[in-house]
Amino acid sequence: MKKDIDNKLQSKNIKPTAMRQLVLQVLTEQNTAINLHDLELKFDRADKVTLYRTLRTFEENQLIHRIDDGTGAVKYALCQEKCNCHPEDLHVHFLCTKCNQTYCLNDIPVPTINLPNSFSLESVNMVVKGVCSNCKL
Amino acid sequence: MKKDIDNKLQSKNIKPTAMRQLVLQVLTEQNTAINLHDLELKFDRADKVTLYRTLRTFEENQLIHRIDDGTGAVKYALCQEKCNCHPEDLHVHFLCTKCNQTYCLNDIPVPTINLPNSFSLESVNMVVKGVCSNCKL
DNA sequence: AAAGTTCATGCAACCGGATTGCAAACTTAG
DNA sequence: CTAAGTTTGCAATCCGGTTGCATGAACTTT
Ligand SMILES: [Mn+2]
Ligand SMILES: [Mn+2]
Ligand SMILES: [Zn+2]
Ligand SMILES: [Zn+2]
Repeated sequence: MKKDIDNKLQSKNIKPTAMRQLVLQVLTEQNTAINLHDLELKFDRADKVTLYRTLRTFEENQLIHRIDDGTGAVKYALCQEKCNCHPEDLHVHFLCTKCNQTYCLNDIPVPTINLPNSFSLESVNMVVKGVCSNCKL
Repeated sequence: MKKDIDNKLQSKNIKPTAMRQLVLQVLTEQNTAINLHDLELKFDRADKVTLYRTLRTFEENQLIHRIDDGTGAVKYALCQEKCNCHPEDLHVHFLCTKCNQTYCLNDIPVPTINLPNSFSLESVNMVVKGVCSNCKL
């Protein structure tokens, strides 16, 4: 619903322009992460740079998080409600090698690692590759 | 030692050309992963494409493994003796946010993940970011 | 040894994703 | 309304990775 979209933007201190509403709409309907190119395809006529900057704004304001799954193009997905993109909020991502879709495994937290002495931890990127349930059929 | 280099190449079925000897030399002396650009800088006069293809050959023959640490350029490091680049051989990598060096944490295996039902696992990429012991001083 | 085959190298060009510069359009405050 | 700030669109650029092609070295066959 339109109001929800606007509220979400407002709550993250993002001015709800037309473009941003549309992009957030798409991201909300999406259940896998999406990259800039594929986002562009969701619109008949939209400037890639504007989409790029929209995503950047969303990311800066922690509405979405970036996922580098090694496919070459960075993907984005909505953050969870409570997420602050801190190390403890991090979850595992899954890249399907058949359909190339990337899933947020929101309820699988990144396992803790015992780093060697005098290495300190800031964040973790964990991407699991395999075949997703859709492609398993 | 020169002989060791050649033997290593031979053992992986890689013809020991001059270039390959030199590159393997550099990789052996290195204790962090290196990307194509930095490898190029290690030589006064070397063609980037040749280095690129040398790395590719090394990777194909499992002499080295690629590390995508999210810095934009793929890094490479020597494989362990017994490594066959199978899922069970995978280890964690560490990227220092200060010096940008990437370390192979060879004795930290990638933790096992309980994937959702009907997702199958092929491989895992786990990169930990933080500050390395060198930069901690 | 000459000719033929295979593989490695060097150079130029291309590709695709990410990013920047800049001016026009729009929004908001006074 | 006007001025200042923000967002948008278009063109251009950057940068890592990759390919095509011609030359050169090494190895085989006759
Ligand atoms: Mn996610
Ligand atoms: Mn490694
Ligand atoms: Zn799939
Ligand atoms: Zn460091």
